[in-house]
Amino acid sequence: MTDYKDTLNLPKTAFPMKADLARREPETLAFWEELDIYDKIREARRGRDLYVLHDGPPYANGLIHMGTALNKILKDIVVKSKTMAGFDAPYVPGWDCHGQPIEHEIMKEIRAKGEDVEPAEVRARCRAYAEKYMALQREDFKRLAVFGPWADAYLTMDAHYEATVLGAFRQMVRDGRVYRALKPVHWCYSCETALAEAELEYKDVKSPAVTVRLEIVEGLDELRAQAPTYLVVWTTTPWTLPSNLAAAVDANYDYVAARAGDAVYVVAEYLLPGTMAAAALGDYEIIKKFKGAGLAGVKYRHPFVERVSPVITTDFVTLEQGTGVVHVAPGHGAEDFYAGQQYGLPILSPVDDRGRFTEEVPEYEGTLVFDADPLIVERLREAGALLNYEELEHSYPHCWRCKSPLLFRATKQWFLAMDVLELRGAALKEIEKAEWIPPWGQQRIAGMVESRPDWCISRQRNWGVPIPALYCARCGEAHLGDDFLGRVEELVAREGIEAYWRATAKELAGDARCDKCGGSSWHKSEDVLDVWLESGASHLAVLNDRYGLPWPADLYLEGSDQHRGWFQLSLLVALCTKGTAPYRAVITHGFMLDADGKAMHKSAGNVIPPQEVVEKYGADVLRLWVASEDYRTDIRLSYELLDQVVETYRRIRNTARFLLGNLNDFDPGKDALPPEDWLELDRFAWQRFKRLAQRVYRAYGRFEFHVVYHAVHNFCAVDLSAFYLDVIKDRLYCEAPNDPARRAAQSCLYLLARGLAKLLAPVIPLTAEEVWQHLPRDEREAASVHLAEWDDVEVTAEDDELDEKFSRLTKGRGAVLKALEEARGAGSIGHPLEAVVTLTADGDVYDLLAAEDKNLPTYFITSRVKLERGGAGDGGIEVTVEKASDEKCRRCWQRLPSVGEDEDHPDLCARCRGVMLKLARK
RNA sequence: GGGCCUAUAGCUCAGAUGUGGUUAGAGCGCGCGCCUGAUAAGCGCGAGGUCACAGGUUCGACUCCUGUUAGGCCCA
Repeated sequence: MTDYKDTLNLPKTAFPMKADLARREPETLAFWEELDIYDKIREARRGRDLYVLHDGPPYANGLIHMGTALNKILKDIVVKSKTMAGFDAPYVPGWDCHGQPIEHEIMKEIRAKGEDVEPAEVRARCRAYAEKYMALQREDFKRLAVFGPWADAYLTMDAHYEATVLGAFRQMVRDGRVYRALKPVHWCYSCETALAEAELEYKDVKSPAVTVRLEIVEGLDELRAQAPTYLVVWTTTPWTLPSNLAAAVDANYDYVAARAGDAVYVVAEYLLPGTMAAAALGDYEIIKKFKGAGLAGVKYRHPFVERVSPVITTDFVTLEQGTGVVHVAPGHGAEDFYAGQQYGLPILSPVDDRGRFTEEVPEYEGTLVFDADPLIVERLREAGALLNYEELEHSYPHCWRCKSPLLFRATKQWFLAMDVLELRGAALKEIEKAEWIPPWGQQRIAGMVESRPDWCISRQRNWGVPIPALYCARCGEAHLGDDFLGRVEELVAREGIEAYWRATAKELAGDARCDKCGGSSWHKSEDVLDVWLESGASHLAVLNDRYGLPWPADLYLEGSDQHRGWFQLSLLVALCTKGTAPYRAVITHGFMLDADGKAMHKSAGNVIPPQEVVEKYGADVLRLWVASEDYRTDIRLSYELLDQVVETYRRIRNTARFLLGNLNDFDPGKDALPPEDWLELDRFAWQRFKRLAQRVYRAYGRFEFHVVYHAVHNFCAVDLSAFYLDVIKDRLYCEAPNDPARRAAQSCLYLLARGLAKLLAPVIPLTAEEVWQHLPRDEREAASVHLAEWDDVEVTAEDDELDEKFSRLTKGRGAVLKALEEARGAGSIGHPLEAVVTLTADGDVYDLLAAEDKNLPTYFITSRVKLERGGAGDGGIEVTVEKASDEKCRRCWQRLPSVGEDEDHPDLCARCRGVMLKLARK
């Protein structure tokens, strides 16, 4: 028996089935490096419509984590897909370099070594630290196949960047938006600095909760005539009691006066039972009820400080806890502060930078406020003011770096006013104009902007852009003259921020005079700007001529936590400098969760490092995973999930490999046939692809990458692998190489391979490139898939007819496959080519099948299909399967009557005999 | 504690564009089988869902309302 395998056109390709991405990907990366891919793309797209995604700078400390990778990959998918769509989509990556976390690390090292280091040296070390991690992160990003001008990335510690920030500050000052004021801010006594909202961490801790009585000395005369009358307040921060300057009630709540023993207590009615029980005051009797408004103006005596303070009404009293009467210390709480302002209370904040009481509270001077808690509790007890003491577990703010509990403390800080020049209103308007994806982001950020306080932009740190200010040596007045600010800006533009620190106040001041006292001797400000003001100015520093980018950006894309952070602060900086938002659209993505839907935290030990995934699975698998998830909600990652993505990857890769394998002897320049010369089946497959392409273009346009993932995967698995590719194997393998029908199929395969590579390029750029490079060379094609563009596709009426027709045939095919499976189960056949299928149908169904009569064996991959007219009932098909009686063609394995007709080739069918003759003539 | 968001088969997603109505779909995975001319591949068949839970509105809800639970982000 002859073996005809060598006479077949079996697939052959150098494109490996085994991805081995960890090893292969670096080769592709090197190819791009060699090609200067980013610059080449810029050249290729020069003059096209711009699409600018502005990169939010990740912080340059530590290696990237999965969240960073997710964000960067999403950005890169956007940029690559816009590029494929024909836009000029430049992308300039950057890093956030200044700030507390880095300084904290450096200070830790310095302390550990017991070194004594000058501030300038600290900053130099911070700079080196940022430099180091920037470089490490850059390598990781490049490894993820993210395209960008990596050598020219922007750093917030570049001199030109620092100067831009100062320019923005100067503009804000010029417009009168910046002021200096005493304000309670979150203060870390350990780091000795004010903290931004974003730098707080809430943790559950146990605090002393005290219920305190305050004797009323004015008002409520009729009650006081009966017995000593007390307000009852409750607090979890006893150390703020020395600063108590008022007690607050809600004007609309119901309050009662209850007599217990020889005293009367005033609390909210709703909270009376709990309060009395906690205080263990025994039986009591309500002797009066009144609204909170009735308490306004009442005065009480401080339990251990010589002071009489008023009761005020506010809107922040709650009935959820406590007594309904709130202890107010304007120097130690935001709400207290605003209430104090309203009532003209002074701001008492007798605590120093290190969290110790000052001489304003002689009793506890030098004591850390938290250490003073028990002392004050004891003091209350002695004064007979303590009604109850207990430990309460509640959530309390802590410093994100050193984990110390924070305190509210009034200090002089610089602020950006939200309501000068209607900054808040303008922000809200711009928020409405921008597109938010997902849409709820809009109301989220709007809600935050509506209620946010003025922006505290000063920090008592070292590693950052200095707040250029002069303080009069004589009277302390701050000087922010425009000349002075301009001088600093220029200086920093030339030499970086070190120049500011190096210069003396005198050098910087020029001939400035104090506005208040006329003095000319100055101290230099040592505060730095909040880093959010730096990153918030990135659009100014990057979207300009220096980088060849227009302002504003088309898109910002960050995690949803940035509604409060970068999106908001970039907007404020933009409004103060440009008058409009720095972005047209904003996309947010969710957070990384583990397999159980829990947040990924280093501390929880459920972190999967991207470096490990890249090493184990490859960057394309990681990217494919990113694309597989609907990032608008939080997304999960686990190794099981990655394994699943690996399966999808393999399916896509193997589909591509099959296409390439069958294009082995195909030269598109010479062999390609136009679709008119294809078989209907080929045209059907091609119009399926066109539909896919349309769907995918739309999905990319809407940034719905998971739709791309599912659509492409589905197409590869269902349309191609399970149907088209399976069905045309006979044609590809068994016909003569040059047979027009075979060339037709190859023409289609070529377009499919090429088209798929382009559709997938944004998601799996490395694999797409590999496919591209293995395609039969067509000199007209781009050197890299990433230089290519998506083709316009049009679905015609004819395509619709084809789709309709084949969808009906596919239904019939399903019935046949099921029947074949049953036959196989019964053991009567193995391979479907062993079967002869008989179809019984009538009506439309019969007509359809009859019209396709000669193609049915191909579509079903059976040797023969017999068609009979008959009632199968309700328009269905009846299928019977029997074993083919004809001989098997040794070449194409079909069982056909023509096998054995020719004595020279008794084991071949007529078709294969013909092919063999052609081959022999060659 | 407040604001916003999420909750459809083991997994990832669909479920007519904010306007409810036949047996809720796909792929993967899984089970069983076929093939050995895509072979660390390919093909087929099959089993999996009380649409988080509990109420409500309605003739009828995965789809509307309320609450609960779990989880996330932001804030306090």
